[in-house]
Amino acid sequence: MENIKLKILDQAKKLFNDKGVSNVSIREIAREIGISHSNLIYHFKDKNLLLTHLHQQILDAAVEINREISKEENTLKSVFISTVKGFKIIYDFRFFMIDFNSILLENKELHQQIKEIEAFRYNLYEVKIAKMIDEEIFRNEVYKNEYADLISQIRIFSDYWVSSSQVYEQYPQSSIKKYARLFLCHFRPFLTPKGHKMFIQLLSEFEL
Amino acid sequence: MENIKLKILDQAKKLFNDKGVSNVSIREIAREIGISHSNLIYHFKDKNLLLTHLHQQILDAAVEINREISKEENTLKSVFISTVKGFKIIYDFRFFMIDFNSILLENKELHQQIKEIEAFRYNLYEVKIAKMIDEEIFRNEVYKNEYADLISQIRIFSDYWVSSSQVYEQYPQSSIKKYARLFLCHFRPFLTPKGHKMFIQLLSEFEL
DNA sequence: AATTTATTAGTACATTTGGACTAAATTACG
DNA sequence: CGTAATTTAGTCCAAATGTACTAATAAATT
Repeated sequence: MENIKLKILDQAKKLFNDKGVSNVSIREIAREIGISHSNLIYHFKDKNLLLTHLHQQILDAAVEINREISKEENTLKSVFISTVKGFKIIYDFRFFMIDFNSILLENKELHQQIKEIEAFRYNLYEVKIAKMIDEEIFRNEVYKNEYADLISQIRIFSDYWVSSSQVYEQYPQSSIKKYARLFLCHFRPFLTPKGHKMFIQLLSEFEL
Repeated sequence: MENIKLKILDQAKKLFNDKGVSNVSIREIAREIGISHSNLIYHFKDKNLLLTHLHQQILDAAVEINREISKEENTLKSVFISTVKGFKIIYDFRFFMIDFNSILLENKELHQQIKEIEAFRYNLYEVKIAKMIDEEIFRNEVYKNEYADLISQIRIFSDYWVSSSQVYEQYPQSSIKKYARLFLCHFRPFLTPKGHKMFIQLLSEFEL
């Protein structure tokens, strides 16, 4: 991608993070990087297109994480890695989750895409947990659909921790690790003694 | 409060829920109820004031719930009651949680107030859990601050489940119970056998 | 009844925004 | 070198919004 397009996307991201998507106009983005608004429109015809491209950057980063952890044979550790790295990305693009609903309200294709990604993500956790039950890191379900519930719960946490941190934390940036730990602790009650030992080991390894 | 003010607040709530706070103008609210926009401004000088009043309605409803459950001597049941009733209120005022961050970004006093309420809410859960540990409904902590983590986790869930439901559910209204159940299931791994029996009994009692 | 106060509506204005259109400048390339 | 495509900037327009101001009407008070 040409330099100018990246420059526009970077500035858009910065302004969206600072002021919220709806409070930033095409004109303001253009002004900030010193080009005319018609020029910006030439590259991205509207805000939705900017958002679509920025979302693509998020997806690319997510794919890269999945690629990295596919080499990790320790399943629990792979969850730690993807959490820590994923949470950094979410913070970097926090405007996207903070304005999640209004963005999707105005971009139906993106909304559809998000739903598909969610199904994929659900499946990912399902597989990982099944594997870890097999490895006797996680215990078996004590009631039906217990892990289905867990996955639904952590979906909301991972989607909205960054919004919550903006509201309640004085320095949201420095609380990324705090929320990553809080996320991972969702799994803690389901660990076998063996799994719990690994978990504690990983907590200190990742400095959480 | 006079009829006209309530009418304005009701219409504002409806439009905010439907279109998102930032997509609704003072003029549109006035138009919908057939008064002039200057008239609306006479009653509420800007959108922030509308939001402050609507938030007060939420608080009043929350206080009413707390008053009701204070009579309930079964602690776990009181949690069920406040969850089911509270989730209905959140749905009724869903715009508030969906646009939580942008609302608080533009209303510093409200932001401050929300932080204080959060501290109060944290304390409430702390007390309830301590009581239920005492009643041998909840088990003791197996690691330090385990319940502090739990309370932080459920805070995010209860703040953002309605946002998530708007994104992923076809009929958000009919999924209120689903999310109430999902919320309550956060407590499930921490229940004693006795507590678990009560929990299952309450699930069916509340049709969750 | 007279006067004050509360409520409602109308108008005018400056600003912002997205979008269309044109034209100039730069780059690519045959 | 010259031509076409790409990139950039400037201008104009219509719609929407918040805000201020004025005037009219209704309600309350003395």
